[in-house]
Amino acid sequence: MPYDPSAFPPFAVTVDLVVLTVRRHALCALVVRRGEPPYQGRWALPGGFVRGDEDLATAAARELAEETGLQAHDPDGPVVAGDAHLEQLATYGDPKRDPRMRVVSVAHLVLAPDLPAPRPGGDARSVRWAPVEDLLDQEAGYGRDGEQEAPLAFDHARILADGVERARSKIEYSSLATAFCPPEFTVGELRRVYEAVWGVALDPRNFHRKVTGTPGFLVPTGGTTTRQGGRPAQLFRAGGATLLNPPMLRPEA
Amino acid sequence: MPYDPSAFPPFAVTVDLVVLTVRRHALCALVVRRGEPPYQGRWALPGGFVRGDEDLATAAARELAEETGLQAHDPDGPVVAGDAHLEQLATYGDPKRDPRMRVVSVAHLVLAPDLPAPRPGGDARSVRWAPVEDLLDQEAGYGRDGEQEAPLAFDHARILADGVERARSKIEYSSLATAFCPPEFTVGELRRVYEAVWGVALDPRNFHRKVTGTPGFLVPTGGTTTRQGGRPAQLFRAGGATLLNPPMLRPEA
DNA sequence: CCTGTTTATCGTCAGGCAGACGACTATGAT
DNA sequence: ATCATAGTCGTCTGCCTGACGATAAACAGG
Repeated sequence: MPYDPSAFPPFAVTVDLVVLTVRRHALCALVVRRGEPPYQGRWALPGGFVRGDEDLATAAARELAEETGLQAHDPDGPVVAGDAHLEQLATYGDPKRDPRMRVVSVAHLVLAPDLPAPRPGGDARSVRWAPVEDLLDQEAGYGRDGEQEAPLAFDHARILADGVERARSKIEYSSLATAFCPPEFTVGELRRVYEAVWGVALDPRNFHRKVTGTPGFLVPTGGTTTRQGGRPAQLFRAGGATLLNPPMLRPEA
Repeated sequence: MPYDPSAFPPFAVTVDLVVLTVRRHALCALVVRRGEPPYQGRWALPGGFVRGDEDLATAAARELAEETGLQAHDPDGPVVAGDAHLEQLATYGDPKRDPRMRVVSVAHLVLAPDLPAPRPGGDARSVRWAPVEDLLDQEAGYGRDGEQEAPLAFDHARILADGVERARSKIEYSSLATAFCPPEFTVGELRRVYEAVWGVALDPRNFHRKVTGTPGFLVPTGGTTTRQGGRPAQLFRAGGATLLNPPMLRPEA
């Protein structure tokens, strides 16, 4: 098997980002408006080319920083409270997925706390958070500003769906839901993350028992807050545990 | 962001295969001996270049057939008993992972029933099943034929480790363990699959209760067999269920 | 100040599932 | 016949979960 450059076809390699957060009780994804063909004017996932000397995770983190200013963990690096979680999602390489050329895209999944507002990155494309429900609903009607929602560009609806499903299943058996929370958070805020990501209502009492009873999941900071109204709630930080055992199963039905 | 070909670096894209099976109570992976530098003479995962007009999964299935003659499911296609399961694992793109050029490899995971014997593929490289324990053990001593085991070529030890971990966790909450079994199998054979993949001993009685009590996991064929010795055991086929709820948690410790 | 609303937190109870393990069954080997 | 091997059915106990009652601590409005 000679590695003669003429023996294999050249590919372009990109990273695409599924950046998820929870805003106003809804799971939202970051999308950018395309400024040029193909799919001009349509929404797409942020992303870009991998540079010649750059690792895939590095490229994803760079694109993330360029688009949002977010710092991401290196996937194998230390977990820093408040930083975004980044992991590789999957790779999409259908020969026809980009009409112009053969592009293989390594999608990455980012889970971020609610951000003040996405600041457009280096270039002037518009950027916004959109509820994933709207983005994935084919029939979907109209956006908040009355504008018709067209499906995402390229195969990005599929990529987004895969990312959402990964997030939904991963918070079951890991402590990743805390990546959607600010550095300090209450049990109720964490519960609202689960409710938004899964789209279900959870019993506050059973949820409280479960998460506070799982060793290493939450560590109390000692402080309290009333930012959610009602009785003051204890503040917690994410504990060291990454795997929940037993897992936090989502209700069936 | 112009898609001018000079604006991005060209990559070679390959697929690498982590092909796992259970032989003689041990989880084994398919490895091929490299016939040329770099890593000449070392064992490596099977794989090859993705063709210019070929999807990633198609390329993986083609390489699998070339190396082993195995038919694999299309990842989204129907499940056929006895065929191998194929799914995308992860993508590896460290700039230095191949000393010759920039290669991005999309690794795939294949779970196959025990095969008669690997028949070398189109080319004359030697192919064999090796216990993953031997392949991953850095310290590892000597192979069956007294030959010193060197680490796998490239970053294949890492890829193999990721594939094994995926298989270990995936049989917990899916019915994928049946992919390691022949079309018809007994509860005991399925249990030995779990024991080999997890490297633990399971209680035959509790295991039997669990798997026969999970709806859709196993369907009895009516036949029995004594190929394992002892009392005749009922034969089953894999049922339609793909997700096990509740999951089959592996013992901790 | 009192009352209603909201959110947090603790407790109770019944059902289900899993681990530990006893008992019995049906084959082949000696 | 006896043993060894594997399979299958039960029992019991403890843990976890879902359903839900009750109390606590804040705020808003009269």
